[in-house]
Formats: sequence, C-alpha cells, structure tokens
Amino acid sequence: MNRLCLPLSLNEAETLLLDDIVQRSTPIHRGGIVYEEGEPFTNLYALRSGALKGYRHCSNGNIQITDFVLPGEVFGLDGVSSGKHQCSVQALETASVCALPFDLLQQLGRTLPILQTHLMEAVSGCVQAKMEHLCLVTQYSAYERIKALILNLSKRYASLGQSALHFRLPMSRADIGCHLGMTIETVSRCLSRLREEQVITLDNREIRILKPEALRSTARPANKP
Amino acid sequence: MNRLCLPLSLNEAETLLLDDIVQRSTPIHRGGIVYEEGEPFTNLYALRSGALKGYRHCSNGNIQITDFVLPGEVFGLDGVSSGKHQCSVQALETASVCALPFDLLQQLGRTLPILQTHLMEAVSGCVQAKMEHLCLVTQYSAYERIKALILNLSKRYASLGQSALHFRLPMSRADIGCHLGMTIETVSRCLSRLREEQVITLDNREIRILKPEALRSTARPANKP
DNA sequence: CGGACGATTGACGATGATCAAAGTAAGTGG
DNA sequence: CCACTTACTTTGATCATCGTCAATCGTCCG
Repeated sequence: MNRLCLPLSLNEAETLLLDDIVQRSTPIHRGGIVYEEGEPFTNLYALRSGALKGYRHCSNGNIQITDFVLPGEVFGLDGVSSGKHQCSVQALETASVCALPFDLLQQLGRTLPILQTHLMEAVSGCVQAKMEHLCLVTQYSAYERIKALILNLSKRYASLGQSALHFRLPMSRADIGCHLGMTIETVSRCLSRLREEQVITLDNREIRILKPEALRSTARPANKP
Repeated sequence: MNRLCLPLSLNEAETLLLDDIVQRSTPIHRGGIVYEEGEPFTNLYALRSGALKGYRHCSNGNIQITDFVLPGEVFGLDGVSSGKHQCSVQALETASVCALPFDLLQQLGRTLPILQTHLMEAVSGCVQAKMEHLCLVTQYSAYERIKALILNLSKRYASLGQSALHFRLPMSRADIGCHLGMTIETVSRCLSRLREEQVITLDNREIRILKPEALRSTARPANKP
C-alpha cells in the first residue's frame, strides 16, 4: 500500500499488515459511482488518483455537494455510525480507488492502536471540516467563499507534494456552486473578478495563483463580528 | 434516571444500572456554561429542563450557533471522536443537566448492547442533522429557513409531550439569526411576515402556530431543483 | 462538421444587509 | 414600588449582493 493512500506513520511490518487488506479497484470513469447514499457501509476508501465529489439528497430532493476528494485522501467515513452511507460519491474524472474493508481495519486496529487513533482523528477532522464549511457558507460572501475554496484546494495539493500555485480544478462551475451555495453565474463572476484583480489567472479549469496572500480572507464576514 | 433523560427502551433492571452512573448537576442559570470548546470530552449530557445553545468559534473568530437543545435531548456528542469538545454549550434560560460519564457509559455498553446502538444512532443522527442544516442554509430563503426552524421546534416539543402548536421560543432573535445565517432584522421581518399571513401569532417569544401546514415548505429552494 | 455541454457576460430585479430610530421588555437600585 | 438603565425587538429607508433570464462563445465529442 502506497503511502499516498493513508498518511500514517507505520513501520514496515505494520505497513505490510495493512497492505494485505487493501483492495485495489479498476479505474472509475467520469460520472462513475463509488458508492451511493443508503448502501451498507463496509469499506473505507482511499483515492489514488483522479478526483471525486461527495453529495447528498436533501429532504427536498435537492442535491448538496458535501465535499471534494483529492488523491491521497481517505473517504467513506460518512456511515461509520449508522452503518449506511449518508452520501454518494461520484468520479469527477477517471479515478483509481483503494477499498479498505472496515471490519478488517478494526481487527487490525486492535494490534495497531495508532490505526484506531488515526481513524478517530479522521472522523473528528471530518466533522470539524463540515462545521467550518457551514460557517463559510452562512457568514461569508460569494467572493470570499470562492477564495476560501481555492485556498483550500491549494493547501491540499501542496500537502500532496504538488504545486500549491498551479493546478487544475477537477470540478465544474456547477459543482462549485452546488458546494458553496451559489449559482454558476455567480461562481463565474467571482472567478472573473479574481482574474481582473490579478489574484489568479484562469484558463478554463487551469488555475494559477498569483497572489496567494490575497486569498487569505482578511475581509470580515458578511455578518457582524 | 427519568425516561426524559434518555429515550431508550430499557427494562427496569437496565434502567437501574444506568441510573447509577447519572450525575445530576445544580441548576445552570442563563448565560452559564455547560462546557467549552477545547475542554476534554468526559461526559455525555442530557437536558432535564430549560434550554441550551451549542456554538462554535469559526476560524475567523466568528460565532456560529450549531444547535439548540431542548429538554429530554442528549448532547455533548461533539468530541466523541477527538476526545475534545468542538463546541461550547451555554444555557439560554435556567437549565438542569444530567452528566453521563462516557467511560462508564461505554463500560455499561458492553453489557447493554442496545445502549451502544442508541449511541451510534445518536452520533449518526447528529451528523445527518448537520447536513440537513447545511442544505437548509445554502438552498433556502430566509423566510423558508425561519419556517423550517419553527417546524423543527414544534416537532421536538411535540415529541416531548408538549404542545406542538403553542410554545415559547427559548432563544433570542440574535441567536436565531446566528443559527440560520441571517441578521436579526431579517429574522424579525420574516416572523412579522408569518404573522401577517396568519400562519402564527407571536407575542414576544410566545408563539402559537395557526396553520401548521403552511410551515411545511412546499416552496422550492432558492437554487434550482 | 455539428450538436451538446460548459463557461462567460450583460441587464434586471428580488432578497436580504446595513443604518437609523423608536418602541418594548426586563432587570437594577433606590 | 417606581425610576432608570440595559437589552431585545420591531419597523422603515436605502443599497449591495446575488439570483434570474438571456445571449454568446468556447470546448469537447461523436
């Protein structure tokens, strides 16, 4: 199992143990589904390459994109508690995914306590991220939200060892809008504004960050402090 | 332990077991803190009377009210994963709280599997609620959000055996605004509109629902379906 | 080559934030 | 018990933001 798959600090023996339970899947093409809302929760997953979006049908039937998954990230934690997945996950572009059967992971967790810890941290980080996202969406303007998303992606690409300043947006404007709670037109306008202000250059989905510091939102949120 | 505290279907013997570990606290007055963000997670809590708000400091220092707690509800689940509370909880009015030491709960869970199950369901329900809330905030107009909140409170009061159509809002307009992502003025205006439309009557915080069916948002969300 | 999809841009209007003011409730101290 | 302060709420006027509608353009496919 590649270190890309789970960012754990394991020794070689431990890595081999973990390696045993990893199942590699055939590549999933654009639009392909990894799992769907309501399916029984059996695996955690790690994304090896490509990009995914997690989304959910709200009570009204609307779709809400809850998160984007980049290579090296673990996903599928929705459903640990209920035993059923609460979200669906779909490929934004051709993707390769590792499946980690959860019961085996838990078994392994008994001999490798660090695995348990990492798992817990992952769940907790996931919840925390959701709350930060809620805050972003309720308290910031569309422009600030876009800046935050770009910054977020930038940080995550950087932590994958890729360029923090030059990458390709794997998702459409519609996906961004659905994630941040705004229309595609507003997404497009905000991106154009960032381009005009020479904070970024943008060629379709190819983005280059010119002024990283301008993305760190020093601006106060829409609501009062 | 009162059945109000944990809505579990336990037999008498089991109830007695659980009763042993419950710690009742002295009443907490308006503005009092149950626990704060960052504190180590040691207890689950059940609210016996009064009302609470859960809130969080976002990365920008802003406050986001994540939820309101009504009597009979369990809270404190934030922090199960990380071991530290991710939210703070404060009393909106004089409140009485039961503390359930988590380690004892887990111990008890080994002999009472149903307790484990209920706990898991609680966590999962909590996550689900957060996602519904995200959906509400990103996709609905201020007016719809207010309707949803009233309906939500109504249902919860009903499930406590209180009137679903006549109750007192324990929180200020500012709290509502902070929870739903809008200003106090907009909150007030939406409430006034509901009054004009004779969906509710409202005397300060005393609310009476005249047309419950009008609260069930048949209206499509702000964004496209 | 043409059709479908995605993205951009403009014009317009509705929603909701902001600023301001006044009214109401609640708590405090005499 | 009342005067007074403070906090909370309501309402109005104005303005910015963002959604809607519409047209155009570019890109990716078959």
